[in-house]
Parts: sequence; structure tokens; C-alpha cells
Amino acid sequence: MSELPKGYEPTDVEKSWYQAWLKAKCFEADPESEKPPYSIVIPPPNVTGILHLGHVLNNAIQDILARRARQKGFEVLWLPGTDHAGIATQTKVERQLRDEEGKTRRDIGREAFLEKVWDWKEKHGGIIIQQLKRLGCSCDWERERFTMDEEYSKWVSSVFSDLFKEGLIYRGKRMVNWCPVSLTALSDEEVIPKKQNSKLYYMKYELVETPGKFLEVATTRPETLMGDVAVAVNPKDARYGKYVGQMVKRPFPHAEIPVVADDHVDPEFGTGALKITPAHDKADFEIGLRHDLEIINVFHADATVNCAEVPELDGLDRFAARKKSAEMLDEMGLLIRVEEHENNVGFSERADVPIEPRISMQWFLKYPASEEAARAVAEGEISYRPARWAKTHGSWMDGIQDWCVSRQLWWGHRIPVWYRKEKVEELKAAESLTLANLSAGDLHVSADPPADPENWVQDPDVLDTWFSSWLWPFATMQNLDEESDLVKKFYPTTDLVTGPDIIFFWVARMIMAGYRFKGKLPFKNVFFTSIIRDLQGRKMSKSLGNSPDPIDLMDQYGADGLRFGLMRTAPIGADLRFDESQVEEGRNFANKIYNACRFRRMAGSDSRADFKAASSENLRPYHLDILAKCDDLAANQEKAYAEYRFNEIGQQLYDFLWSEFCDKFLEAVKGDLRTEASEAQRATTLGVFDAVMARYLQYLHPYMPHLTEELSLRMGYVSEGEFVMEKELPEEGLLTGVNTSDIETGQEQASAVYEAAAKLRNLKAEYRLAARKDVRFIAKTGPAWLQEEASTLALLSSSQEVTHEENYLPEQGTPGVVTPVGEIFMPLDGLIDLEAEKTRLNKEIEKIEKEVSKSKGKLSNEKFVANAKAEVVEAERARLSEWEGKLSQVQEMRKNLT
RNA sequence: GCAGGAUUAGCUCAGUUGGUAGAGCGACUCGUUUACACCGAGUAUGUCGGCGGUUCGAGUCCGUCAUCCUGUACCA
Repeated sequence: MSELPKGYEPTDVEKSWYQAWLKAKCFEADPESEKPPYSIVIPPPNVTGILHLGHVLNNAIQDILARRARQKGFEVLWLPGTDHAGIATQTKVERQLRDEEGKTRRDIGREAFLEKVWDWKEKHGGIIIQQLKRLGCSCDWERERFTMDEEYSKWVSSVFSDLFKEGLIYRGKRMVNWCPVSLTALSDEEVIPKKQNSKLYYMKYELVETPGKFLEVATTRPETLMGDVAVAVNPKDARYGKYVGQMVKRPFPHAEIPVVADDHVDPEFGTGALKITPAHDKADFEIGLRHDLEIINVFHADATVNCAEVPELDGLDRFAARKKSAEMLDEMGLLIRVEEHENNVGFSERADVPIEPRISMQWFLKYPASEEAARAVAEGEISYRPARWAKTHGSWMDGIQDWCVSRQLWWGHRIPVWYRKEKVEELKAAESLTLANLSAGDLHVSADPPADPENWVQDPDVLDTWFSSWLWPFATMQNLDEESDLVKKFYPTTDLVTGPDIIFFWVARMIMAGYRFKGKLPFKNVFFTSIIRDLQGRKMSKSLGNSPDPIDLMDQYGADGLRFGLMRTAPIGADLRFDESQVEEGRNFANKIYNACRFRRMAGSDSRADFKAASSENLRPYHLDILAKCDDLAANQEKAYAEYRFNEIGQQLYDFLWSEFCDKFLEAVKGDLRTEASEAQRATTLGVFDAVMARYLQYLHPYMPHLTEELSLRMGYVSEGEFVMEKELPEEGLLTGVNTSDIETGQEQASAVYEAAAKLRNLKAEYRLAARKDVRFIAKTGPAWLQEEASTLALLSSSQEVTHEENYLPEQGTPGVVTPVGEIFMPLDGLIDLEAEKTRLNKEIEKIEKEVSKSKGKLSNEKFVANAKAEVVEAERARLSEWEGKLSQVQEMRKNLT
């Protein structure tokens, strides 16, 4: 074993440990194992995705849980994989096709296009996986899955076919959310409402029977006017009752349309009259149904105007058409005024353009097992953390709507439905290919294609990506129609770690699918991570360029530094504002631990010192103290893990190592390691160091896996070929068997010395003697054991010596301080600026007087004394007398100065 | 509109049965004594968003207002 280099350089260390873990198959789950199971399935990132900080946080948490579970003796399966991400991936490849070849997907055809997507997937699909490995994720890569794997796809088709046979999947012409850029229908969840500053156009329709008289309406969408088929008013609205049943003139294209009465209309809004365009608005569509109105579609699929009768508008984009329509109305004298108006507009999640309500033929799913799923979360059978998300989940389940599962895309799972060829031609022309029009013999719905494919045509649509993801917890573990050891051992999974933004998309749906298809809920706990924002509180996004590249951060600070920094500050249940200095802290922390070990190596024997060999009688207070605190740490970690308080776990690890172990313990025992110390002293201290550090590295391992492996090996805490990650946490405390009262005494003495040392340092600093090492301290009072610890106290206060002299008579004006080890004086030997000292003391007196009067006030409050707990009152009394003592002492010093 | 969350030191955040306000970063002052300047020692900084209530006592419980998030429902 060689000496350690001066600074910790994570890059190579992390790389080589990851390789070592892989080589030793540390991440592989064994379904045959006798150990109890622990499992997580990864929320599959988009196959073409690039790692961002959200992924880092999410996967760091999963890795921490997985590694901790291994240490606790579980057989762990962390099952990784990627999602084909229909729209996102298809859009990327289409863009590439356009940029490189100037072609659209239709130019090259479905088959050729899909080939291109698969090529892209092969080329870029591994990037995010490599990045997760860089982060140190201990996934079972042998079991990596992809939502479009052959076996996985069988599950998707089979589930579709089952649900169809159950009558839960149907096809129909409905008003759906249409994305005019992606040219596909979307589910309600993929529509993001955004507040928009729109305009409200007030316009008028002339009444047919009384020319010159008009009915005024208000609309935000004058460009749909060509599709108007009625004007609706509220039946209770006295102003308009007389017009119901009359006709009004639609200006372009010219037509006469009726005035109808409908409860939906709000008399308070606008003019109280609403123009009805059933083809382009969900509410209008329903009103249209109630009044049996015609449906006139005036847009193409890409939301350009499709209306040959109005050539001024025909072919225009919807927003251009909006402006133009308003102008045309104005010219005709039909536009009254335009008001600013804030409204909500639904945007397409992927393309970020307003969605267009559109009537089209789509496949829908009535959710299976929705009641059972809702109950499981409401009653806590699945626990949500933070718990409040359960409520969000519940309210979505309450208003659950059928799921539009068909997408007019090419990249995805093809809908497993075939139509008999001859039927298709006739029905397609009429756009009336409804199931009602097909007899059972004309339709083939199955996971397997028909035996005579030449006579059939498959439905051209693919399924929503989430229609495959919702099967993820079990479809990754088991092939269809095949018993698997994996699913027996590891399903249901233990924890799911994901973002609250996909509760509806994914979590809620997985619960229903798990219940329906495996008869068991898919997981026990769901942990929702923070959403990461920048320092201005904005969401991380590519377009804002405010999203730091985690790979850069890892290059700079190490994967362990990134993980630790992020985890230590990530709040539970609130957003996280990302600050790079947090990551820097993580790196500094790694370096601190590394250097503590380096110190140990320089101080003594190369091999691990055996702590048990040293009898506990040799243990000094500092030894007992750090051993006890290490045992406390273990208990506190246990508690914090039980509640998934990851920031607290990190903070505990940080405080223990930095404040307790380095700042106190190591400083206190440095004397034991000097050359003049006895061999026994040295051996004991090294033994305690190794015992504590070896354990500490195990506790830290889930947060900083690479560093802990590196140091454990270098320090001889594990032997070559052994891994910290595979070592179970010991159940016995370090101090098991040691007399409890000995421990208590030791800890009391240690903390008394630490506290006294701090006071002495303060005293030096107050007199601007912080850097002086020739300062001598004299303790006038103190416990019997002070003599033994005086040299340590001197060491900790970087003074020349601390002596214990009962008979010491301080000269007038000698500063002193009351410490837990007695009253200690600091003879000045006359090198202090008198005036500065006076000012300082005056200030001090003022401060103390304030505290004294505050405390007195409290104690003279009868109700306080009567009602407060005895120990609280006692503590207050002690505080008061302490302040009073100090006050008289300082006053004395002040007097002596003059 | 409704629901949930947040508001604590200049910044990022802790503060779990109500009982002397904490950490890290940053600022300032000292310091390179062989673990670490990715360090050590020290100092300063808080009407705990505002107002009201319960209580002997409130950052903590209740009410209310304000600001900011996040969902969700909608009126065109």
C-alpha cells in the first residue's frame, strides 16, 4: 500500500470502480437467492434522451435505495431500460430527414422511415444508458429492456386485445385533442393549459326577419366563423328569449343559421350570446349534439383553412386567418370592438402549439380496475411520499375520462387490429369505418396477426407511448405466457421513484394495469422527487439554456460529488433550486474524507489496526466519544432511511465526518500519533480510527459509492476482490460490550474538553491572540481528571500549555472564562491595547445585561413558573445564574482596567 | 374559480409532539504548525411574509391577508 496522492481525483477512480463492479457482476439480481427481495424498476428515460439534472436526482435516489437495500441483506433487482417515446423520437428523426435529405416521412414511406428510426435508436439509444453508468447506477444491465423489444411488444398487443374483448376498448368518432404539428390525436394529459393574452372579438349577426337589427356575439376565434351553424343563448336570458327560433345571417360563406337556447351559455360573459362551431370546440360540439346541428369542418389536419367558398381565407394558417377574418368582418361593418382577454389555451405538450379540437376516428379505453386502483392509493395500500400527492391522484381518478390511445404516428406499437380488405375500401371512402359497420368476421383483434394476412389490412395507427409504459413493472420481468422466476421473486416491486409530473401519465395507469393484469398492485411505495429549477426559479429547459450538463458537472466535481451535493440539499416535497456551489461542496467533502484517510496512512502502520485488540481501558474520552457517535449515526441513518429523508441522511453523514470526526476527534488525538507517544497509545488510536472509518465508509457508500470503495480498499478495510457494496451492515454497535457508564463518562469528558477548547480559542481571538501559540492558560478550578486532559486542551486551543493551579491568584484584569472544565484564566503579561479592551468590555456588559433582564423577566412571570415543565424552569434558572456570574466577572475586569 | 405547496441570515435550505433561531455557501478578520487552502480558527448578519387569535410562552397550533409556485376546472 502506497501513500495516497495529495488530492482526490475522482475521474479515473470512478471509471475503474464501475468496471470492477460490472466485471464482478455486483449488480445482477439472482431470483434463486434466499435473501428477501427488494426491487425497483427505473422510470425508463426516452431512448433518444440526454441526461439532465432531473435524471441525476431521480436515479441517484434509486441507486441509494438499491445500494442501501443490498447492505441490509436484500436481494436487489434494479431493472433498467428505455422508452421508445413515440412522438419525441419520431419528431427527431423527421427533423433529421428534413435537414439532411429534404424529405418528409411520407416521401420515403412507412417501412423505410421506421428503418431510419431504428437506425437512430441503435446509434443514439445508448447515450443515456452510458450516462447513467457514469453516475454510478447499480442497475442490472443484463436485464435492460426497451418498450419496443419483441417480447415487450407482445404484452402490449395482448393487453390491447384482452381489453377489447372485455369491451373496454372501443373505436369511435369523437372530439379529440389534435396536434396540428405532429398531426396526431393526443390524450387529455398531453394537453398543457397555458394562460394567454388573447383578444375577444365582439361581432354581430343580422337577423333575417328584421333586417337592420343584429344579434351581438363575442368570440376569441373569428377564424372558425365559416363553421358556425347556430347562435346559442341562455333560455333564462330575458334579453334574447324572443330571438330563439329565428334565423341570423352568417356573413361568410353566406348562410342562415338558427338561434337556439342552451343552458351551457353564460349570460354574464361577453354579450350572453355564443356562436356555435361544433367542429372546432368541445362545448360547441356537445351543444350541436343536443340541437342536432350540422358539423362543418373548416380546417385541414395542419390547421390551415379548408374553405374554398371563402378564397380570401382558404389555405391560410389559423392565426393568419384569425386576423384576416376580423378584418373582413370590420370591412363589412360587422365587427363592433375588440377587447384584451386573458384565457386558457391548451397546448400540445411536445410541439408546444395550441391544440385544435377536432372530430376524428380514434381508439379509446375505459380504464380497467380504476376503482380498486383509486382505493389502493386513498387507503394507503400504496403509500405516496409526500402524502399529499395521493390527493392529486384521487381527484384525477374521480374525474377519470376515457383514454384516447390511438396516435397517427408511425413509430410505436401498431394497433393489433386487422380489417378484411374488401370491406376497408368501401368504408374508408365514407370515413365511416366504425365497428358497428363491420361484422365479427370482418375484424381480427389479437396479439397474433391473421393467418391469411393477404386478405387483411392492419389499422394504420400506433398506440400512445404510455399504453406500453403502463405495463412496465411486470412486462419487463416476464415474457407473455411464460412463468418467470424473476416476476415470482421481484413482483410487486418495492419502491418507485419518479416525478410528480407523471402521476397521471404513468403512475396511476401502472397501478390499474398491475392490478388488472397481474392481480397485484405494482409497487408499495412511491417517492416523488423534487422538480429542479434554476436560481431564478425557472424550470430547467433546453430553450432557456439554463440546464447544466450533468456530464460537465461530473467531469468537474466527480459523480460522487454531484450525487452528494444534490442529495444533501434536495428538499423533500418542494422544488429544488439548483446551485452549482452545492456540487462543489460535494466534491470538497469527498476530498475531506480522502484526506482524513491520507492522514491516517501517514500516521501509522500500513495494515489495518485492530481496535478490538486494544482493551477498552485504554480508550480515552475522545475514543469513546467518536465510537459512540458512530453508533448513533447508524441509528439515525436507520430512522432517516425509514422516512426517505434523503437530505437528512446526507446532512448526518456530512456533520459526522466533518465536525465530529475531523474537527474534534482527529484534532484531539493527534498527540497520540506523534513520535513521542507510546506504542499502545498509537495502536489504540489507529484502531479506533480504522474501526470508525471502516464503518463510516459503509454508511456513506450509497451516497458516494466510488470513493468509499476506493478508500476501503486502500485502507485495508476490505481485501482485494471484496466490495463495500456487497458487505452487509454490521448489526452490532462498535461499543457493544463496553460499560454504559464508562461511555457516558467518556462522552461527558470529551464534550467538556471540546467546549472548553472552543471557549479558550474565543478568548484568544477576542484579545486578537488567535495566531499566538505562546499563550498559557491556568485553570483555577476544575475536575480531578483535568490534569490528564490538559495537554489535549492545549492542543485543541493551540496554546502553549494549560495548567491546573488551585491556588492561582489572577492579577487584576486577567481575562478568564468559565468552561465546563472549570474557570480558566489567560494571563496577558501586558501586551494588550487598553482602550480597545475597554470598548470591548463595555459592549460585552451591555449585551449580558440585556440577557439577564430578559431571563429575570421570564422567571418573575408567575404563570411561567407555575405552568412550564420543571426542567424548563430549571434550565432558565441555570441560564440566569450563568449570565449573572459572567456579568459580575466582566464588570470586575472592566473596573480593573481603569 | 377550486385544491395543494411555499414564504426562516445576501444565496440554497434544515428546524418531527409549542420551551434560549441552525447548516453550507458567500462577506469580513486572522492563519500555510507535515491530512486537507477542495483547509483551519474566529466575527458579523434574522420584527422566522403582514396582521389578528389560542397559550405563561408561537418559526412551530388556529384565522385572515399578501406574494410566488404547482395542479385542476372553466366563459365563447
